[in-house]
Amino acid sequence: MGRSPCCDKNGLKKGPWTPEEDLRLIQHIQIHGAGNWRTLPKNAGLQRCGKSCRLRWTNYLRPDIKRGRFSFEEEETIIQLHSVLGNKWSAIAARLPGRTDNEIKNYWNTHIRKRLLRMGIDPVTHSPRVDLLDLSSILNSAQLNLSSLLGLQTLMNPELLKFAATLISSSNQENPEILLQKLQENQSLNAQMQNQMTPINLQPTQNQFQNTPQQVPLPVQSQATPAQGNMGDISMVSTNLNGQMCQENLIASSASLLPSPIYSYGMTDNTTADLSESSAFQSLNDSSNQNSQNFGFESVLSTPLSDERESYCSNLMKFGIPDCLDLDDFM
DNA sequence: AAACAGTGCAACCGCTCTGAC
DNA sequence: TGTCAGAGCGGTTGCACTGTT
Repeated sequence: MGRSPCCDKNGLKKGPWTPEEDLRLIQHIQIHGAGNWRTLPKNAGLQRCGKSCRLRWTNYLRPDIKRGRFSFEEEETIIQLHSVLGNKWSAIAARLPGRTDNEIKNYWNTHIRKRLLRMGIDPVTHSPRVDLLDLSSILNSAQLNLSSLLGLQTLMNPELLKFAATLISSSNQENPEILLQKLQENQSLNAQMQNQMTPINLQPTQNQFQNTPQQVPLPVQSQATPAQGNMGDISMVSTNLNGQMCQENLIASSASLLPSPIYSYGMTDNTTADLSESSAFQSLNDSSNQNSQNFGFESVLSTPLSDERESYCSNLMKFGIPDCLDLDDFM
């Protein structure tokens, strides 16, 4: 508190580290171990302050550091953890092996944060920014269908919506650790739900998610999302054809109305392309064609491949209004 | 081809917090 | 209880790279 910084002395070097400095630091730590940073520079023959040495070691030279681009799974994990932990970069980094808090922070500020803002999502609360939504375009694009709306209403589970609302509010107020615990508790439940999801089976086959080694293309944290649990609930209540249509729309709509865990759907554009061609979704598309214009997963998922992650996220976050939703009734 | 603007990232700064002594 | 070192965080800077004009 009020302590002068360790590196305000003159004569200490700043700026980028040279390979020679890196080598000296690495060799010294290999022999003496990390720690005692105040005396380390002198002992290692470095014209650096201890803090600079510590940062250089922890953020760059540590042997377990993973360099290079963040993978899709890593980015997804960061978003989810940030929604729970906030700007606790070290806590997030602790759950991302090989990544440092500084690296994650930089990546968040330069990539994810901007992307969320472009998508109309508040990067702090992870909630859609309603003030940025273009309601008029949404209303104009919606087609009215009262009978379908009735079908949708039968799908709406009040308890489910209540739970979602609770999560949304609690995510902004509760202790992050408690929320994290809740997410973890939901993990097993969600796995069960995914297995039970019929007839619309959202569980992909191995070759549908070629980018990820897991059958379920989500990192562990991704599965532990209440939103996914909700989607599982929603997807299991429908039985009739019309219901199926509304069901997929509802899933997409629910995704867009829920906070951060919705990112956990884990679909790259590669995967979405495969999904749209899969038999399960094909049947849905066929059925929807019988009734009205195509809406649902195909419209939600089929996007250009310019930026795979952004397009995937932005599509999930689009406030798609199902054809079966009669907006006039809400006006 | 050159100038300029935008972007990404490593590194730093200043501060607070925590735990050991 | 006070001091100190280390850790952590938010914000910022400087530079290299890339895209645009």
